[in-house]
Order: sequence, then C-alpha cells, then structure tokens
Amino acid sequence: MKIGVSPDTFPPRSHEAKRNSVVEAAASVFCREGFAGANIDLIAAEAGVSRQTVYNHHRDKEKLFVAVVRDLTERCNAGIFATIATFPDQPVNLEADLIGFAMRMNRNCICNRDGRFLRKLIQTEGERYPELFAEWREQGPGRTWSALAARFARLAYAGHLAIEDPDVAARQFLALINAELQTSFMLGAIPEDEEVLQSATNGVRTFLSAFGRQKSASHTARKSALVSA
Amino acid sequence: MKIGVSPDTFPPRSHEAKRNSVVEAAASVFCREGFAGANIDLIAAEAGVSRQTVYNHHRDKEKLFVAVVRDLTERCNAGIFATIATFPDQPVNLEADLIGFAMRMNRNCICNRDGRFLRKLIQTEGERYPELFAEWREQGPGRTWSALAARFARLAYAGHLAIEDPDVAARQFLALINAELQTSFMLGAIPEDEEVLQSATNGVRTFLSAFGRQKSASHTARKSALVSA
DNA sequence: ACAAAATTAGACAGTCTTGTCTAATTCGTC
DNA sequence: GACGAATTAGACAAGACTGTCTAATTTTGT
Repeated sequence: MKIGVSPDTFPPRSHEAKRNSVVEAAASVFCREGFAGANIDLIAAEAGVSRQTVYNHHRDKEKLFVAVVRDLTERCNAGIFATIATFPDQPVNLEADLIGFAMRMNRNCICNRDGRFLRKLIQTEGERYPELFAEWREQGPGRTWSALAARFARLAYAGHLAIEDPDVAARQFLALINAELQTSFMLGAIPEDEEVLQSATNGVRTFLSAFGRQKSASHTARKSALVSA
Repeated sequence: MKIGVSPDTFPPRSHEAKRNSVVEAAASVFCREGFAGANIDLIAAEAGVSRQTVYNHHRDKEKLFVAVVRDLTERCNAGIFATIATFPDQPVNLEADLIGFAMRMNRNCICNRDGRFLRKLIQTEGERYPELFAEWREQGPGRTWSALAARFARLAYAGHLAIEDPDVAARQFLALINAELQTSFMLGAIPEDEEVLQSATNGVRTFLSAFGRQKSASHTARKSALVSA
C-alpha cells in the first residue's frame, strides 16, 4: 500500500509497529471489558490489523494478556524512576518543590494512560495470575518505594525533614498527595489538573506539618495559604 | 424450619433466603470473574439453587448485577455509619482512641467482605454503569466523608486538634491509615491484622503530628514509640 | 389435606467467541 | 522486478453461554 492518497488510508506499518499496535489496542480493550469480555476481533479492529495477525504475534488470548501486562509494567516503572530522578534533593522552597514533584508523579506515573491501565488490570485480574503480579509487585512497588524512601532519607539527613522511618514516610507521602483523588481512581476517571494540584498541595502541606523541621509550614499558621479550589 | 436429618441435607430455605443466597453468590462470582466472565450456572450452583430460580428472582444478568451492587452499597454504608458512630468524640487518650477507630474502620468497612467486593465491582464495572455508580458516589463517599469530617470538626472545636479544613483532614485521615495497605488492596488480598494495625498506628501518628495540638505526638519525639512490625 | 405458588432438572434455540485453516494479496529485500 | 515472508478476509468447527420453555416435584398458606 503506497502512501495514502485518500485521507482515511494510513501508511503501512512495520512488523514491530503492528506488534505495538496490537499490544496497545489489547491494553485498552482488556481494561474496558475485562479479560473474559475482551473480544479478539475488537482488539484486531482497534489495532487496524486482521485477527490472524493477532494470533501470529501472540499465540493466544492469555499470552497476549501477559504481554500487555509486562509491557505496561516496564513502561510504568521506567516512568516512575525517571520521575523519581527529578526529586528535589537540594530544595530551594521545600513546599513548592515537593508540590512540583508530586504533580510530576501524578501526571507522569499515576494518572497517565499506562498508569491507569496497569492499575486496572492488576485490580481486575490480579488474582488470576499470581506469579505475573508477584513479579510486578517486586519490580514495581518494591523497588520504587525504596527508591523514593532513599530520597526522603537524604532530605532528612540534610536537615530539611525530621523523618524517622523513610519507608513509612514515602508511602504516606504517596497516600497523602492522592488522598483527594481516590474516588476518581475507583471509577477509572481522569482527574482534572486542578483536582490533582489541589490534592498534591494539601497533601504536601500536611506532610510538611508532620515531618517538616521549621514550623513555618505548620497547620496552625497556614490558614491564609489554603488552596482556592 | 426443621433441622436437617442427614448431615449433607440442608434445611429448606424461604423465598427471601433464596433471594439472598443468589445475591451473595452473584457478588462473589461477579467479583472473581468480572461481569462478562460470570456464569449464571455457576452462580446458581454456588447459591444452591436452580438456574431458573435465578431468572425468576432477577429478570436477567444485568438486573442481577444491579441488585448486587445496590445490596452491597446499602450494607457498606450502614456499616460505615455504624462505625462512624463509634468515633471518639471525648477522647481519653487521643492517639490510642484514634487508632482504635481506625482499626474498626478498616476491619468493619474496608477490609471486610462487603467492602472488598463493592470496591472491586466499582473498579471493574464502574464505567459500564455510570448512573448506578453515580448513585453510590453520592450516598457513599459523599455522605460518609462529610459525616467523618463533622466528627473531626468537633474534635477540633473541643481543642483536641488544629484542623483547618475538616473535609481535607477526613480524607487525609483515611488515606494515611491505609497508606501501607495499598498493594494488598490492589491485588484484592485480605491484609493480616498486624499489617492493618501497623498501617493504622503509623497513619494516626503522622496525622497527629500534622494536626495534633500538643507536641507530645510529634515525630521528633516518638522515636521509641515506633510500631515494631 | 389441598390448592396455589415456587422450585427443579433438563432440553433447547440462538448467539457469540476462540483458534485454525486456506487462498489471495501485499510487503520487505535483494 | 522477483522471491520469500507477512498480512488479509473469510470460512469454519468446537465449545460456551444466555434466556426460554416444559413437565415434574416441592413448598407454602389456609
């Protein structure tokens, strides 16, 4: 097929490009419909590919599902580590810097397409593939949490925070910055930027009230600084 | 109801009891297999009832699903309100009382059967039934969060806490006490009592570090009080 | 005990889905 | 341009599931 003359004819794609199309379409359909409800014909159509091509690349539905989860896990972990690399080790304005970091974490790792998809697949099919998700658990939460904990430990060592257990603090940091987004996450919705910013801001402020050294960020003194929705 | 004579013969159950059996079995199967993967024959078998009886009580699969969600929503809300009624309005030992409340919340509302099932159904099928889950959202998180916020506002008014926005504090309280259970929740696992206690204890301590009035609960002064896993 | 209502097992048609197969077409590469 | 590999559309068998129907049995209310 030569470059499309008509507007609805797409240029041909390579072998690898088709493989990726299939995995992406499969991720979308598995998330929407669940494993049992996902229809291979629909995946093929959504990938712009024939059904036989799906079976050529991935032997059967189950292998395709595993490929989807591995792919998402890998990309999500890469994104999380890339974002953790932007952690404010030498903060200028600790509150502002942590809010910025929280926003990057939310936008690039938790609320983006891959993050939402992976979370939903783990939630819906986690019990069906124990070994697959044990693998995710080790490489995902296990390593990313301790990487984040190390950054917080560094901040504490430099005297910016008073943290006793960095692992606990890291988990609580993540919990706090997402505290107001739980309902959206449950329903699979994509929260608005404003919501994300508000949740991150309120979360970081409470985090600093608990772990900050100077009392400037204390709750009793920040009445006028509340985020206006 | 006559007691069964032979050990593997169950006594007959009333019309209503069978209806409940069906809804309970359906909740279990919908959660395990998803809506598309749920098999009516399996639900009937698990309920100890014939397939036709399922169709007699609930016209079709979709109606049955809706009945399951409404039932779970109602029971979960009742449980949450009953638990909120045990909130420590006149705390003796604020930390211990809040940890106790957090444990009740977790055990009776979040980690119990109904809570896990409802959460999973919302996560997996929420997008398919927008109006049904909008209803849950209003009656569940909407009302329970503000009820909890009212209790925190009362504690603040009585001088036990320094809270600026009770709604934010309530959401952050819930986020903190579950901060260490997120991975278990994702995989649908039932966390051990020890895990729940540790998460609740660490969460309440951080909450009090941020919102407490007296500095006795401050992070810098509680090194020796850390929960031993 | 009797009549009405509910329940049961099983058969059944209709639909859908998976995974295979084939023959024709297109693509990548030399 | 030509050859081998990849892709395509479509048919196809095998199986699973939903929802209906029937005839027999059991339960419930009176």
